[in-house]
Amino acid sequence: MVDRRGSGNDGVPVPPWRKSRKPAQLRRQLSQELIVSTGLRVLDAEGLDALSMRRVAQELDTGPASLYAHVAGKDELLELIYDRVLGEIELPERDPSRWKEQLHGYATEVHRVLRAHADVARAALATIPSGENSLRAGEFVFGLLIEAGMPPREASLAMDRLSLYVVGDAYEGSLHYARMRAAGLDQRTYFEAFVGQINDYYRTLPSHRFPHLRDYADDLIADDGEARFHYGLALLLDGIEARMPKARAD
Amino acid sequence: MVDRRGSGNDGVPVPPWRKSRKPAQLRRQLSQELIVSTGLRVLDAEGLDALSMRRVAQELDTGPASLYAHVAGKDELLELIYDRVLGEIELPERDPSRWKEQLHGYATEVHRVLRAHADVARAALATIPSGENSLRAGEFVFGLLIEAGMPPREASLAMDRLSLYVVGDAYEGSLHYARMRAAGLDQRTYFEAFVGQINDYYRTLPSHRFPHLRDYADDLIADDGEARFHYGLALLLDGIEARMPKARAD
DNA sequence: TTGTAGTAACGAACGGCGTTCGTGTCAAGT
DNA sequence: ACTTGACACGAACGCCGTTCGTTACTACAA
Repeated sequence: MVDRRGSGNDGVPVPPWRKSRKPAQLRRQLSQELIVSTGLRVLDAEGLDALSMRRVAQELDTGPASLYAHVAGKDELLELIYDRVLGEIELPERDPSRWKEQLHGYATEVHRVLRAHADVARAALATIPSGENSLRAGEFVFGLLIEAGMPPREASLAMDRLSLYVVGDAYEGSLHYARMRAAGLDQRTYFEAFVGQINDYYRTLPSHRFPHLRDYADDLIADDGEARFHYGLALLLDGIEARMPKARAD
Repeated sequence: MVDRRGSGNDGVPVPPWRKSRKPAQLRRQLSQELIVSTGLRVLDAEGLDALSMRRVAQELDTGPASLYAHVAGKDELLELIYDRVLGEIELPERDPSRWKEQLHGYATEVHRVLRAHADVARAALATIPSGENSLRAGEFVFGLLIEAGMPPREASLAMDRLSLYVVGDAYEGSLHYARMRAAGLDQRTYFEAFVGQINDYYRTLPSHRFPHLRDYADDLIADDGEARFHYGLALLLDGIEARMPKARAD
């Protein structure tokens, strides 16, 4: 079913001049599926800055215009990639009695997945969940809070803030990652150079104006991204817990 | 007019990673000062997407190449604009006994200023404070936490998370603002269209898979950006308070 | 079998972008 | 008056997202 040229097998042979007129090429069969997964591949391999319509098209041996039949534009492509990445998270069975533990696990998992895929987080900000996997995640968090006894309106606030925090932190991380990549350094070298510079710089601050920043420079750079993320997450979850109606033992 | 740059060398030392120097005079009228304020003007008037080196140069009746004598590149320009915007915040006298109230006021103030200047928030993420005003703000928050009795290492975590939250929220807001602008709508129309669409969409979700999102769609969209910001801020501050060593009355 | 309508693929181009290079220009130092 | 060298700047490089108009193919009607 691939013989696109001579349908009549017993007919005349294909005239050579027709063949040479156009270099016989079979059309590629593009699809949204293919475009999204190619985009994700580029994103993982080279970062968001390298993800362009042209780059994806090139990867598929075609021109950028060909993509627009399957994808509305770069923004939509990013959203599709984001939802696909969210598909990688695994959600446990909801257990409202362990809501805090489960939310902690969920946030950590989303954070992990976002970090694993370079800077897909940028696509997540200001995007209301509308894809299959985003909705699944939303239902998980929201349902958990409600079943744990939180009033719906407050539960939606809590969900919103929690996801802003996770995505925001991942995004910030991805910005650092992009700089690291741009400088051509590996993670360790970049981190040390970066942190070292900050430390040195803060130590040169005039101590009459910035005594605390200066004197505690070491503490300012003591914790890495992972520790910072978990500290902030704990702050938020504790805050939510303090607002959660107490469970009655009856 | 507060001169934050020239005259008094009481200012902060130049961070070593800044590549641009040239403390020089200008032949015609170009200067870093002028470039930064022109950039801010463009940013306010037309948004971050419209802020390009070319656009700023055009505003100054010159070519883009002329800017590079005073500014290392677009990134540095953004950082300089960001620091200038931070100069608009007013800080009270520190009073550790009212640390929570003062932090709340500070965060609200920064948020307000960031929102007032369209999307300068994007420049703030992943930028370690190195400008005059960023440092002033950092010293305020950090000093407040330390004077209130928090251990330095934890205080730096808290400061970091707090500023990530404020900037992250402002950034998300600016993304919405950019879309609104792109769609050519005013704030009210955009908001209603946006919110209405979400509500409608969530109501069409299959209730056996997304019961909570579907049934409480109204609650999901009930609060606006301001309310969401303050809810999250309260969560963080409560979390910090729970970790603050109790003041001893002795 | 032939004709035809629809659509995916795509080459080319438009109007942007950040940045660099080489050259012009002119104020200040000698 | 001459030299110097920092600044200004036109031009260009190599990207970008997106659109236009044309081809090449498929599916289906006659």
